[in-house]
Amino acid sequence: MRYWLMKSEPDEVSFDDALAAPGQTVPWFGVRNYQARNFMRDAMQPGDGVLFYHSSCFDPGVAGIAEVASLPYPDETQFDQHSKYHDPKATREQPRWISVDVRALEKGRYLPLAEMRTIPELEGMVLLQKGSRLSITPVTLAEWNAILKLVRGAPQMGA
DNA sequence: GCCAACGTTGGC
DNA sequence: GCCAACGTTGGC
Repeated sequence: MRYWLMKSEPDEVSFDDALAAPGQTVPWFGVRNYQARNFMRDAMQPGDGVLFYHSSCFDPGVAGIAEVASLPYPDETQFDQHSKYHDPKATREQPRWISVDVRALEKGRYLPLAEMRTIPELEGMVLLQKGSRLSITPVTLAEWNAILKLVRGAPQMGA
């Protein structure tokens, strides 16, 4: 079991949108970076923990807890000429970009990026490194636990 | 809107 | 395969 932080622009798909979706599940489309794609393709497993992060908005931060809810599959938007994610070099036979489904699980307290920067346990997070802009980044168990504690506003039992 | 940082493209 | 030019991300 691994843990991930996945960035979404809330104008496009917010955590509330995911909560309201059928099965509380949304396809994670539009990833157009090879490193992020490879994480989905090679390392993600159904059941992995996901921090649903809101980016490019007034107050960026972790908006909720989610999980990976599918194996990787071709991202439909690469084939759609009317999508801003259309990739003319992608074909059905040889897709370039993939999606996974993400299921929203738990909406806790909103955890702003600015607050994350003040938490010593989170100092090493890939997200917080200078120049880091990957839309999908691995999260360590220690970081995951620290964030869950903050999001739930109370110490976590067990584990 | 600015701009630092990073990724991609394409000529050579 | 180098690397300059260009494009994108995303916090501020």
